[in-house]
Amino acid sequence: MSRSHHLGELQLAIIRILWERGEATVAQVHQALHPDGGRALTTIATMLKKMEKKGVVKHRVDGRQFVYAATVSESQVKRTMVSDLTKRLFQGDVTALVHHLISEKNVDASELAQLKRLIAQQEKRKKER
Amino acid sequence: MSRSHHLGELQLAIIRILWERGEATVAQVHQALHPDGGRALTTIATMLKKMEKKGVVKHRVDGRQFVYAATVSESQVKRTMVSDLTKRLFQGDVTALVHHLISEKNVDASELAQLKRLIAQQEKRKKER
DNA sequence: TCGGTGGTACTACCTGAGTAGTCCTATCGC
DNA sequence: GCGATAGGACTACTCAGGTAGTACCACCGA
Repeated sequence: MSRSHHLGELQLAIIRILWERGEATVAQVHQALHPDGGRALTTIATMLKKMEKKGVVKHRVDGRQFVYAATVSESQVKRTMVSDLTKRLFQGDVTALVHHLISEKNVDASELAQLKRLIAQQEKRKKER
Repeated sequence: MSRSHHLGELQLAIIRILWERGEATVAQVHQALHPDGGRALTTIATMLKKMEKKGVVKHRVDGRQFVYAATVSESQVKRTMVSDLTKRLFQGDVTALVHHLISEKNVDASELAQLKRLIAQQEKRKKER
């Protein structure tokens, strides 16, 4: 189990809303995503249905509407997608990814400092175990 | 220009071979990918053709075979794909990605040390500029 | 009871990745 | 010169993401 939860752009946007709110109806998701009415409501409904079939969301019935909720956690999805990319692009070498990130992208000084703090923290946690 | 070079699993595997060798014929790519003949040769040929249409590879004719070469660099592809994911999953926040990486994945002590070195290096480079 | 309305179900279409069979042709060995 | 063969061209199909029109149904108000 724990399928590779690979989500597309829209699916991610949708599930993010479900994560934020806990649960939401089709209309609420649509509203949150496109207050200006960019996409059709049915598009969201269809997507939600496809996502349910895939097992990343579920719904319960409230009156005549469906209230959707995510069945996978944010960190679960992030973990599988990030590790997917790491595998694809860096043969699973996390260090290589980080190296790429801080050398190719513009990470400013304060961010670097923050990363150092992060690493120090992690080292401590490691030692304590 | 600089299209979003989004490559799938197989496309990535193929272009990786081209990066390694500089250039290669369809047969060579197929051989390198499936010494045991897993995929059909035509699959590789088709893929290469699609990739050429997309602009990530080009070919020259040598006798009666096509010799393919990548037109985009490895770091270019990595950059766009990584930044894509960062945007999708972390709203473009690189620090958040790194944080996720070192806390969710098991990064061992020596890797942490290496990352620290990487950051120090980067800080120095930054200062020198 | 009948029509409007809100909301889901169904269906269909496009695009791109992946997969591969078949066709066509140029060249090589005899 | 001719048939075998290698290798690209063409075509087609499946699957998933994304998009949306239309159908259908339950319920509410007149």
